[in-house]
Amino acid sequence: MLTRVIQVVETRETAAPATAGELLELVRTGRAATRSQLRALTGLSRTAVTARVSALTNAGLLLIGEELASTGGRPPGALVFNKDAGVVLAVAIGRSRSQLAVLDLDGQELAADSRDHEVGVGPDDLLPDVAQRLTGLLDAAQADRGEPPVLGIGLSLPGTLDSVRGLSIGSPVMSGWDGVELAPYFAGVADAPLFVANDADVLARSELLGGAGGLDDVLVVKASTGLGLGIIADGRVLSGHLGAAGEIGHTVVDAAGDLACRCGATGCLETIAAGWALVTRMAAEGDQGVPVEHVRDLVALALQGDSFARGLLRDSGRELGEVLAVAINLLNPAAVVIGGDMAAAFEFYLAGVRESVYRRSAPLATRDLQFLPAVHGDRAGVVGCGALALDHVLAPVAVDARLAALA
Amino acid sequence: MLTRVIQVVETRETAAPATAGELLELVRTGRAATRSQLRALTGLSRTAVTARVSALTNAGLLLIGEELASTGGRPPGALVFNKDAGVVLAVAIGRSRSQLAVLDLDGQELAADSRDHEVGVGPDDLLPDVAQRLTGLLDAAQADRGEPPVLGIGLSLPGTLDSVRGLSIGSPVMSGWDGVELAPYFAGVADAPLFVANDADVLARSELLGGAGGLDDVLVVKASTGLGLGIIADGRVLSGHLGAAGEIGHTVVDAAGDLACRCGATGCLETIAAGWALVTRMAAEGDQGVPVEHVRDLVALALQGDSFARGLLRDSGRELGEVLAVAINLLNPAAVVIGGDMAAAFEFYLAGVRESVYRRSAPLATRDLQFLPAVHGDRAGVVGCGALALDHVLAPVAVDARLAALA
DNA sequence: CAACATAAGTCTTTTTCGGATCAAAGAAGA
DNA sequence: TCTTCTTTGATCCGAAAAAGACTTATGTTG
Repeated sequence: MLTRVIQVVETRETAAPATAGELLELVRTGRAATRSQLRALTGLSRTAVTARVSALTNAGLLLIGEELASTGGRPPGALVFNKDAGVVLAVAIGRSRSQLAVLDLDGQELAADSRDHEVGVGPDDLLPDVAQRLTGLLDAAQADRGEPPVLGIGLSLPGTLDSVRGLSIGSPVMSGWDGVELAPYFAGVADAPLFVANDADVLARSELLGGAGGLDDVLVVKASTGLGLGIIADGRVLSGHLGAAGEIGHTVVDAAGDLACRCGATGCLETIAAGWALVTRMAAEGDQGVPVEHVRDLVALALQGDSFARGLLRDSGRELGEVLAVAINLLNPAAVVIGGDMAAAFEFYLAGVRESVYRRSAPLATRDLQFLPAVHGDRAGVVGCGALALDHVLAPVAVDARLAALA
Repeated sequence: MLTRVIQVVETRETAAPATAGELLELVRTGRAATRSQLRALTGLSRTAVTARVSALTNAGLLLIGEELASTGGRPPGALVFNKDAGVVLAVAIGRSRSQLAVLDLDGQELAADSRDHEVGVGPDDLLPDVAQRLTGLLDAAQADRGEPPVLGIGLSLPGTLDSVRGLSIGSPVMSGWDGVELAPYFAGVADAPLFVANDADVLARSELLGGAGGLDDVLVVKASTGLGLGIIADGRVLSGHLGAAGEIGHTVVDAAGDLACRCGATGCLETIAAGWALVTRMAAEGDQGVPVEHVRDLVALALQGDSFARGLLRDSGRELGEVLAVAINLLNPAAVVIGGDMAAAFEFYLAGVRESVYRRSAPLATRDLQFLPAVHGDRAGVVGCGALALDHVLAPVAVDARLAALA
């Protein structure tokens, strides 16, 4: 008799044969580049693989590229994902800026646009304009590439969103947006599904395409005007019961005393660590000669050597680290990624974060823990929105549905 | 043109046809009780459903029960999961106690055994005895039910475990256990796979079978001699990068000052909120006439009206709540379940937890938030270990593999 | 009691799959 | 250089599986 530990290294979650959509995913993620590799990975017969690959090539999603190097016999024809089989639209809406982009199916920007708007603008004032700009970008991007269809639209907003109904349900920063259905505004742009997510979640998704690519458990900090956290656990972006997961900015911390927060409460972490709070302190206590209106100004000063600005960033990192340490003990991530405007001064900010995290976290939770800067910088919003849409429209189920509709 | 929000209400994750294992899951979880319901849920043809159901009945996993009430035509034959098609073994090892059980496939105890052991006993001293007791329990349970096969063994330990290799990798409480492969000890008991998990994770799994059954996002607190947390997010138990998720007991908190913790560090949450710390304080400051050696003694005193004990429990809840508040903001659970020995004094403990949580958490994260007592009490360990094994051996993949092996 | 509705077994047709066979294209060795 | 071997990919065919039609069983409803 032998008792064994089951090695849960199944490549597939189910015993059912792999579908065409799953094969596309294997090619798309680089795990397979030839039909034979697909056979080996899925256990499907050559006939079955051929049939599915044909369906995918007929639909234009897969291309047979040039021959690869032989491994001792006839060289295989390369399977390449056709990143031009469609496009997705990305709409990253911030407090004072909206960034738009048209992306190919690899997540590469084909056209992009960014525009500042006044703080507090409502959806009825902003979104028609956004839709119009989006149509313009789309026309420009489609013109010289054979009009690839729009497969999906990804949109991000600060605050808590209901991803099923496609609306904001609690955003202290975007007044007038709560409860407003967003999909109708994009009806004229394209006949494509709209996917919405929180700005921090979207940042996390952009990092899954970037620095934290291979990791399954990651915390992605968005340290900008506000503070947010995107949580990747077991390779999935967590949203929580009401979609409010990652809302660490409004945790009450002792160090904040009874400082008033922009959310209406007092003592929130944001009052001492968020970008808006640092800007306020800088304006009150810093060098009065230099106007600081946005965290980006403060970060620029820090990079130029302003020691007060550097101190503020380090303090902010330290305060965030106090809360982050709990998150690290709780979730045991493989990496913490720092993004948002403050990440431009990564070293200064991280120094503060590290201080608190290593002091407060359990040794095992910080063993192997990496701290990484976000890789997409200013473009993280649109890249993440694109990733959000791509994750949905290129998911095996969606691809299979697409093939079924074609036939 | 119409832009729509995709309603992600897919019953299935894939477009591939449902396998027999998936059908069994639908029956087992009560979502289907007749072949027609399986047809409706899966989209499979009647022939396909019949074939899979036959395979399951032939394997003994499914039974055709008596006829159900007609819905206007011929009454359907009920499909019932055969909970006696096998058994699983549960081994919950604690610091000072090991609980064993034989469970049917519904998670019902058929035989159980609990024995105290000295603190600090090593695996070589404890496990052979455990294996022997387990064999005895198994013989007794199998005798009068036609010798159902052992499908799996679930084992829990305090600390951090490597579930792939099946060993402890960091348990300050169980010295001598780290790095010791556990499966070999059970080779003589049954030819079945061993699944290992942390005691808090196992508690969380037991609650998924109980009070938190329908919920997808739950925090399960284990407040006993030590402090632990099991995290259920999107219906899955999170374990983190190294398996250390939920280790909140050794978060450094200011209120703990530089009190020495049993883990070797200072200032851990456990030093002011764990059962062992309360017992120490009770012994030093409480009524000297009553010997308090274990949290259970302290809880018993609280329930009898001892105000010092009640105060300690409430204080402990308050301290835990400080950290729990961050966890709640972070993960936005639908419910927090309180388990472990202290949960026997649920009301006193919860009062403290509530105080901190409501003071520190963001309003949206605590909207709808329920606090529930763990339902399995003293039996949570073995129930959870059983659930751990059942989750694996009754998973669709495993069932499909079983059917394939049979044929 | 007849008409109808639902369930489930049986049979036939269609689809899909896997293996065999064969052709293509290069590598390895004589 | 030529032959043999290996790998890839296309085609064909038989086996298996699934879907649909038909039939039988057993209730409810009027």
